[in-house]
Amino acid sequence: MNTIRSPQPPPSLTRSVEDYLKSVFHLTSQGGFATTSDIAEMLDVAPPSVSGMMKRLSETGLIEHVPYRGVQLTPQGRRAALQMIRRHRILESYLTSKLGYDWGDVHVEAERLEHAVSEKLIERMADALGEPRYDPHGAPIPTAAGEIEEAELVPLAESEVGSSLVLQEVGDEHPARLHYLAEQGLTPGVRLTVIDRQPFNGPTIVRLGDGTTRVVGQELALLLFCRSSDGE
Amino acid sequence: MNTIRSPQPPPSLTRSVEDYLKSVFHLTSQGGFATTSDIAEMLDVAPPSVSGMMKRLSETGLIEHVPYRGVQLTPQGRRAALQMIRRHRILESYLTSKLGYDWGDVHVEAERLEHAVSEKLIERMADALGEPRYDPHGAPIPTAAGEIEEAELVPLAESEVGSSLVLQEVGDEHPARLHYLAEQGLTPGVRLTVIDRQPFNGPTIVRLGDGTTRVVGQELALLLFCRSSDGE
DNA sequence: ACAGTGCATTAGCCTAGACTAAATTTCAAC
DNA sequence: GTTGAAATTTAGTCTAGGCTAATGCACTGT
Ligand SMILES: [Mn+2]
Ligand SMILES: [Mn+2]
Ligand SMILES: [Mn+2]
Ligand SMILES: [Mn+2]
Repeated sequence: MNTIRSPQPPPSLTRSVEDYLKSVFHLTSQGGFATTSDIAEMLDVAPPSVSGMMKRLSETGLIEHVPYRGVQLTPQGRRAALQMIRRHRILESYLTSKLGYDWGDVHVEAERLEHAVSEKLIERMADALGEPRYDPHGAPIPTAAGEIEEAELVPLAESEVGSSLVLQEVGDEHPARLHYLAEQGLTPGVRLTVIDRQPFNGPTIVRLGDGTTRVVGQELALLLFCRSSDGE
Repeated sequence: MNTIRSPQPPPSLTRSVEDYLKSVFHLTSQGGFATTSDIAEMLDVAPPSVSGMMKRLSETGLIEHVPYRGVQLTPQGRRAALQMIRRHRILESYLTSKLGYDWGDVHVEAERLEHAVSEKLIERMADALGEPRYDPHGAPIPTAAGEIEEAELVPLAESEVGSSLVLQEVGDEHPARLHYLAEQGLTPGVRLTVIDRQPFNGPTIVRLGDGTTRVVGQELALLLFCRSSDGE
């Protein structure tokens, strides 16, 4: 018979699949492959679970798997990943702006909600917020069409002593660290000058826009992604 | 060793379990048992799936199962069910009030979100709304402590001809019906007088507060839950 | 060239939660 | 009381997505 199929109703991805796709996206954002063990660590599952999932995902055409090398997203997988990232970041923005959430608490909430919200709800939230371009941690929000801004950012921990920077984006997964950073005034948009750095993975010392200084240990300085502001 | 266990971290119910508990709650709200086939129909699963789940739920102490008779919620199951119903109804209220959702569309959205939101998010939404007591369909919202208002309502289809009623609550699961009812001005709070009813499951004729009349077919009249307003 | 090591994969098992088909129980009707 | 229909449960199967233990591959160093 070989009946012509009507345009398949989108099979709706599971929560697990959606989180795997996001992980692959993040791990390949600098190009290259995402490895089994990196994905396993990011999602806190055992490596064989990843192998199993990668097999299923490549059968459904969401990723390309090169055995023993790693995986990359197909265009279809990338679209799905960017959609999830848009959901996540719009949710974080909405919770922060409209429901008084602390920026340290939104990530964990968004991590669950992103799998349950409809496209329609996300667009209503985006609309209520005025189509925000960045989430509360400074990460760019993909458009509904699946475009995302790519910036070259350097972690403060790896910045050049003497450079003038703008803090652009902060790693969003650690509530306690975020809480502390906010107290220190280290939030996206702040200007800073790198005064010094201690050796042996020591702290970075910065001067803020208001003239005060901060001593930032390496662990935190690795979470602070900056762009150069020399030309400004 | 027999170590003393600290107060078990709540095992966090699955989406399925949460929906089964809600079904049992609704089916037993008039007392008695929820039957396997009623639950199966309400959740659109096969009866053996229900039997299987009922077994698991009675093992975890959420329901009491009398074989071949049906099930009832334990106090623990009832608490969990009421918590889900609170979440569902707060979500419906929030989507309607704050994000411009049509009252016909909120149910399906809430049906998914109720399993993903945290207690904290629900309470923030409730707070933003001013602790609403009824959802957009007129259903009472349980308190955070697990209290729910119980009213004796009669479906318009079974009301007495000649009586004066207030439309209190409308079945919330059918977007198209809800859309139509809103057009007809048949929304919670409206006063109506039952003028007549045609025989053989025919329509009920009502006069609204503004003097206009409506002819309501039985299928819809079964969704309109009213309380008497004779004394007012 | 080859041994060793570390990562990746396979093999095999488990649970939740669906399903269908078969067996069992209940209950109403005779 | 027996019988038959309807509801319920059991038996057996399936998929998704985890896990551990065992095996296989690839690169590094000699
Ligand atoms: Mn986040
Ligand atoms: Mn997630
Ligand atoms: Mn509802
Ligand atoms: Mn639900």
